Amino acid sequence: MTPCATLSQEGGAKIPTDDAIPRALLAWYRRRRRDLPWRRTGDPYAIWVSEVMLQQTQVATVIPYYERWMRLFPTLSALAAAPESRVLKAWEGLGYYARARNLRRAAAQVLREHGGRLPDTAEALRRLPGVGRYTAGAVASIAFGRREPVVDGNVARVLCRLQRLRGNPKTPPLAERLWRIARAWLPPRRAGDFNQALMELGATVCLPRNPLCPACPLRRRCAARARGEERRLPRAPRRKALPHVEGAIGVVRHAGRILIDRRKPEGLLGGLWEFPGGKIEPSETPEACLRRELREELGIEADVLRPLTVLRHAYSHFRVTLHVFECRLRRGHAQPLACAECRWVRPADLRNYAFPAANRSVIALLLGSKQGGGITAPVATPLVHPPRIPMCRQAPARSAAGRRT
DNA sequence: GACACGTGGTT
DNA sequence: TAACCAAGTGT
Repeated sequence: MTPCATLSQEGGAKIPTDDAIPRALLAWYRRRRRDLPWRRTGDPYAIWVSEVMLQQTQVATVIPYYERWMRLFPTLSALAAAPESRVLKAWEGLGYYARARNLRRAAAQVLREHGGRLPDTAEALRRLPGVGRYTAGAVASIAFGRREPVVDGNVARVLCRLQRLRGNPKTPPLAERLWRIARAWLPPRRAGDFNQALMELGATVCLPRNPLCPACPLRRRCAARARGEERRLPRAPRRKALPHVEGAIGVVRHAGRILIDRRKPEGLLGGLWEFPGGKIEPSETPEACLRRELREELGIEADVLRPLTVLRHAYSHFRVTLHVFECRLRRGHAQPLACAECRWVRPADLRNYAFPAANRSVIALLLGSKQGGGITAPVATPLVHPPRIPMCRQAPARSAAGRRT
């Protein structure tokens, strides 16, 4: 309530502790907070789930997943008891699948070590797999009312602008400073609301490229704005271009069924199902690559019949152009030589397995081009008009006659 | 510190 | 189109 600002010395940097900023922010938040599903509950489990889903993922994307998840796994015990396949199916399409595997593992750990109640301190939460510094602070403050700060991408941007901090907020010196500021500004009570207010401001007003300063409750206290630098802060280093690889995958048919395999439990897309295939080696044709992969991974010989489509997909750290072929089993018995499991399934049963986004566009193509059985809206004819599937940009399909030079 | 780890929206 | 960004964590 002191009208004048004070300064605290922390790590050699002066941090203004004027409580006018927290107060203005909380007042703004009370009026402008969005009505989000996880803000309608006090259930620590539900809040934890929302925080994990929100890691590197936007609110609008998370909402439908969160709603469905809470119906499928309403309690921590329900999640701990669920098979991983079901958990991954519920996560399908959200990305960063280690989040789902860790959430389930952590639920089992809470059952074993904490009698089924989520720990109520940031320090204890931090020991759960998938709970880092941010998530521990978020759950501790929002679900348990603990006086713990959070710094996510939003908070970093807001603080860098308010304080006109140059440099990369992801590198330790500046990151530590941001955590100190976030802690110093924490009000005595309502830390959870304050943290959410900071993030809400970053997500709805203090936008990365085009900040809506006239709508900002802190515009008169923003050092970056005072200098007209709000659009240039914070500064992130240039991201290096993603490597590009080419791959071939096959829809292998036999006796009315299609062959799919489950990826190993860790690493990229761990535990998800996919159409078999792999990376094209230098000087190898896509067709030869696919025959080789089917031999090496599954121990089968197959005929590559025709190209189905070509699609491009961007993962977090590389891009891929995927050549998709229709194939037929020639001989051999499929075995999981380089994967966790393989299975011949009816096309209509593909919907029961968790696939990566790039594979889902292939499924849409398969089921959409047959009448009935489609999971989504009808899809254009393959090879003529590649389907416009929002999950995955389509590259021009090659004609059945041959490839372009 | 650097890199692996998905996907979709925005500009 | 391509880069950037998102309520980050684990190794």
